[in-house]
Amino acid sequence: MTETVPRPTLEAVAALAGVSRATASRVVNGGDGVREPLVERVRRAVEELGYVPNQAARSLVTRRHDAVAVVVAEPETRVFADPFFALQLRGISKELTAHDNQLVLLLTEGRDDHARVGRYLAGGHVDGALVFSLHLDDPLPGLIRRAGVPTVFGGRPGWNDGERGDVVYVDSDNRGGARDAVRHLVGLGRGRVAHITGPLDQTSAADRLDGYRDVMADADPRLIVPGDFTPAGGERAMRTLLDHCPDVDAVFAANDLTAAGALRVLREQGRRVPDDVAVIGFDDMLPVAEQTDPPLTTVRQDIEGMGGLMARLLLRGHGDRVTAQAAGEVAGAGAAEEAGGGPSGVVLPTTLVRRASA
Amino acid sequence: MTETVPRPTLEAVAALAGVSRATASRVVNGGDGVREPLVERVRRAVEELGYVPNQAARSLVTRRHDAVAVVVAEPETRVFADPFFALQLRGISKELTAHDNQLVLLLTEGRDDHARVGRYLAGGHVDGALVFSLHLDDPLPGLIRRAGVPTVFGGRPGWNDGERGDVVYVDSDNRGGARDAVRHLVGLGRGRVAHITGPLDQTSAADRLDGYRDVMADADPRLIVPGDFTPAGGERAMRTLLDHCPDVDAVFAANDLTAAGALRVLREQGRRVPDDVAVIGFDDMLPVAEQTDPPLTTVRQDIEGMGGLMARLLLRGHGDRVTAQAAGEVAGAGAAEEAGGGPSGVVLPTTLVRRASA
DNA sequence: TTGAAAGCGCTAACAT
DNA sequence: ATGTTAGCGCTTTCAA
Repeated sequence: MTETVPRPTLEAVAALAGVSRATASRVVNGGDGVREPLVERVRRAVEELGYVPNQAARSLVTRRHDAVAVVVAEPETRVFADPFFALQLRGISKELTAHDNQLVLLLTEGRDDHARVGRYLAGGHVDGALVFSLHLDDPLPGLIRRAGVPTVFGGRPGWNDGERGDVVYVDSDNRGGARDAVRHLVGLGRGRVAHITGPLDQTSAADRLDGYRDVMADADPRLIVPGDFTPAGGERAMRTLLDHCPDVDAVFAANDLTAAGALRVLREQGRRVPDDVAVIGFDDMLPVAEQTDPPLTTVRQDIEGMGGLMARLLLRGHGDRVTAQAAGEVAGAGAAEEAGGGPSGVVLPTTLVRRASA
Repeated sequence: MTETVPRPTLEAVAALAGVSRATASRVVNGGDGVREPLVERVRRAVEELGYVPNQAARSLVTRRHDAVAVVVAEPETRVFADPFFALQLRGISKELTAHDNQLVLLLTEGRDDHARVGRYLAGGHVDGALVFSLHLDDPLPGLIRRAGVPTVFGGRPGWNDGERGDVVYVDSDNRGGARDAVRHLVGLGRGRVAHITGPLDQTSAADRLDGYRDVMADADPRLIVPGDFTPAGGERAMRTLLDHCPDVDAVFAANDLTAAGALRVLREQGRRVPDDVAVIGFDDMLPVAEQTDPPLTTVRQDIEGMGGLMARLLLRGHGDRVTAQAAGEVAGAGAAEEAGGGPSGVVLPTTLVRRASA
């Protein structure tokens, strides 16, 4: 990996253009306060030599890196099962690219890796971090806080508010979306609306359950069955449901994958969808929701948009800590900002997408 | 993103330990040639101050970055549809982490981005690159070659050999795997074995088709139907197949997703699997292959292993260009090395996994 | 074995 | 508006 041909330095550019290194630097960094003829000459020299600034040298003096870490905890879980993560990554990448920032990906597998990530973030290699997939007891937030790196979390963090409140996150309106879904089911005249939950140690799953409860305040507890965001979990849950409550006439599944599993069992058991049982999912994961039989009515969230927003929030916090106020400003219309103490975040709206299953 | 507390420098460590900066540096970098008592003192000082080396300063002098770029072209395509990409990424990440390298992710969306990637790679920000998802006419290889960055490609590149042969890639034995699958079908006594292809501008799809042809040299051409690696494509193809060749009794699908689509149509049309029609997929994408009805017999490839191998190949090329020879050595048992001119690569073996569909 | 000193390539005061 | 100069924090000769 040796550099075969030594790359040209600013010095070389300056020499060729017949100016000082300082002037050459100014031109390379935008050219403010340099007169046109010189700018032109430097530009030409840059072109001719194929000059590319040495980022290491630049960082050494500016103490900036134009790089952001994306930390994904426990990729074994959900991350690799559905395209969720990939879509967020795409949103992030687009935004970072637009601002000339690099994306440093940090995947962690269990506890040991957390220390490594902490060290890396503390090492001042990046200007900020985007952090995903935190569970309730995750030690990462603490490490990150100590590292002193500006951070935006993906999804509402689940830890206690004891951690003090200057935590910024971006999330979908899981609770509101769930409410919409369940209301739709009720509006269809369904009286026995069940819910297959996600893993409740993730806030997204917990929030969706809360949304269900908002509408079905006094539902039969047997109508709430645990799932795990996978099709297999959805199948299991649906079997349990059919067993305990054969009169169920609607199911709100915590995500599309779960709904897909439930649909399979319903068909297998000869229940017609939506005639006998109406089904709604969550996510609007296209490859899933459009492929099911029948196509899935579901709650859409703008996953790619979430990623982009996270990046924007982080970048705009430049030179400062990322604050909830800034978050609100950047998020713009459609997003709701949480009030009061505790973690503060930007919550993106969801929309119900009607297909054939409900 | 201001540095609130100035991080301790090597200077500070040296001072606290009562040694010169040079000695402190030696200890931090392994401690060779420094006597034990001093090593100990420096270590303690590092600990006490929470010293972390400034990577920018280090890179400036060493001209190394301990960072590798992962370039993924056209994420809109396959990349986000199945967990393939995520698994490779995981394999890469593990390997890089084990060697204290960082992973810089470069996602591209179309032509404009290629220039950006080229510039980045040419900028000497990373020690090497891992490149994925190249299509036949991709301009990226040229840019990369010019950038002079050591590179390993994921999957056999499809461009002409005119580009000269010192290209290293890692791939699965797509052709051999396909042969195994089709032979298995034939061994089951099936005489009308069809193939639903992938997008043939990707070498993986082309190679699988070649493997099919190796066994079914004089098959009815109508038994070969184009697909696109998606379930929808698989459905379409299966319908066409049933239309044109109602007597088909086996299908080798180019990947599991395609097979899943085909299975759906078969069930819908009342054909029993595997009794009437046997089906084999490719990939052994667990969440897909185990969830289908019936569970899918398929060709397994070690996706995560491919990623890891790519990273190992690149890292071991350290200080030198990555060569096919090195590739062979690193790959070890089970891998076949391509001989002769043209792109040279390491080909990982596949295995047939029998489930219920064939 | 250890230390002194010379840069790596760049930006940012400060002078002019 | 442009040039001069002093580092940024580190590794690496070279001397001792």
